[in-house]
Amino acid sequence: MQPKLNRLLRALAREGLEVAYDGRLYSVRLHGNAHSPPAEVLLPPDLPVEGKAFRQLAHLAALRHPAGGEVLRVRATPDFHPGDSGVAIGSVLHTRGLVVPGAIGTDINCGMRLHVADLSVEAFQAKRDAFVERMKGHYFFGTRDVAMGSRAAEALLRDGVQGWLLETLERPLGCAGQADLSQLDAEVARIHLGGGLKGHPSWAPESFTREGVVRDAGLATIGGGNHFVEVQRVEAVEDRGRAWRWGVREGQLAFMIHSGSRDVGKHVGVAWQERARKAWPQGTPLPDSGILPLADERLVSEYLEAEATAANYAFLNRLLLAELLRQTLRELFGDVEAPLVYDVPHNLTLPHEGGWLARKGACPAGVEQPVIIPGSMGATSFLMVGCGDARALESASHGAGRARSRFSLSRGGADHRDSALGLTGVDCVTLRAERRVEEAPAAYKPIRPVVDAQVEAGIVREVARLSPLLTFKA
DNA sequence: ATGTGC
Repeated sequence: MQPKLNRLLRALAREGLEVAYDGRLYSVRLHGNAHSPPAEVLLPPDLPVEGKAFRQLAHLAALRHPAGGEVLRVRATPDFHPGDSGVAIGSVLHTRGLVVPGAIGTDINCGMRLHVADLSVEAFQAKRDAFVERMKGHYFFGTRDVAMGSRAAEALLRDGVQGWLLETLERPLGCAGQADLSQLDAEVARIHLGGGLKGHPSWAPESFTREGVVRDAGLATIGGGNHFVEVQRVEAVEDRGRAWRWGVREGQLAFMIHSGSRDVGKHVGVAWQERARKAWPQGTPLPDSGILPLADERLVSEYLEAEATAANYAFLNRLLLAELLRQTLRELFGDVEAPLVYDVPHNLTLPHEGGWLARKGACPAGVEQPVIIPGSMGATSFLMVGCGDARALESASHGAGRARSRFSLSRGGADHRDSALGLTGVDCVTLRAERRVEEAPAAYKPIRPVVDAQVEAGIVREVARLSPLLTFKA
């Protein structure tokens, strides 16, 4: 056990948390909750963890609904940290007969997308400024008011990327030039779940379901917080065979996209956390953890359909962010290919062993599945492959995890010099100067120990490392 | 997380 962590865990034990360490994993459980499973977490050495995150984890495992259903297991990723719906980010929740809207929250189908291109760093940097100007136009000023047919919008919300493709006869919104729809179609196989779940337009904001043309779809926008679009270099390849099969080679340029379902996810997430509160049985006190499950069979399936609707939107949002980038590359560099490596959600509820698995900021890591773990700004990102570790609930971390809050950096008397924030040498393009500070390297924990711990535990293996060249932040 | 909201 680590001394600092040891002190924290002793303090938690005094306030009623049962804490154990089996030489590999830490586990926590609310005192007197022997009926519920302990929540397990893998922690790298010397990584700061907040007590609040442990408390949230223990409460999640202790969750019950008077009408039935059960929590089968709770596991947290090594980068877990407190979340504001009462569920820690990095929580993986396996349930049967109940689901928890707050275990996903509002950032539904937040996820990662990775492309590679056979273009040298030198060739790219020679046209860096022109590239930045065009991408700023697309990402920061471009696509918000671009119209989308309501048939395409409905097909998207119902069936995801595949449905949208069938209804998209012309070029996708806002994209300069023609998109290669047959290429997009072929790439659907490299999107987790084929880029579509069974959704329904009625769960989307009303502006989407109105007859006629959707003028304000908000697609192809990065979003805030830790979301970004980054140009990278494939720095090192560890697993040559697998990298080759995935089209990844050392020295290539890479494009990594971290974004989600924007306003649609917020719309669904807020509505369903409220609905769970209203559906809580009368006469039973609301749990003070603030974590509210749904147990009614019909409400469960309605929630999952609503979540799927937002998820479908997020899949297309990432696809279009990539498409704008790919088309800008073609404009500047000629006929350069930038094939999709993989697109994977890390904030989604999916079926699992006859129940449900809610990953809140955790990347699926089933056997042979591509796992994309982004570093924070300025840091290395990782392309990994899942090992299907059952004890980890087939899940890996989705980043390094926040070390300091946005507030503590934006105010709180922080040292705002680039050197103190770790921003020296970081090329970050943003319209809001405060983003650079809030998301600066100093705001995050180091990624390497988080990745190493998961490799040692047999959760993932390294395929390639990617180093940042240029980051876009909204 | 949220074309954040104070």
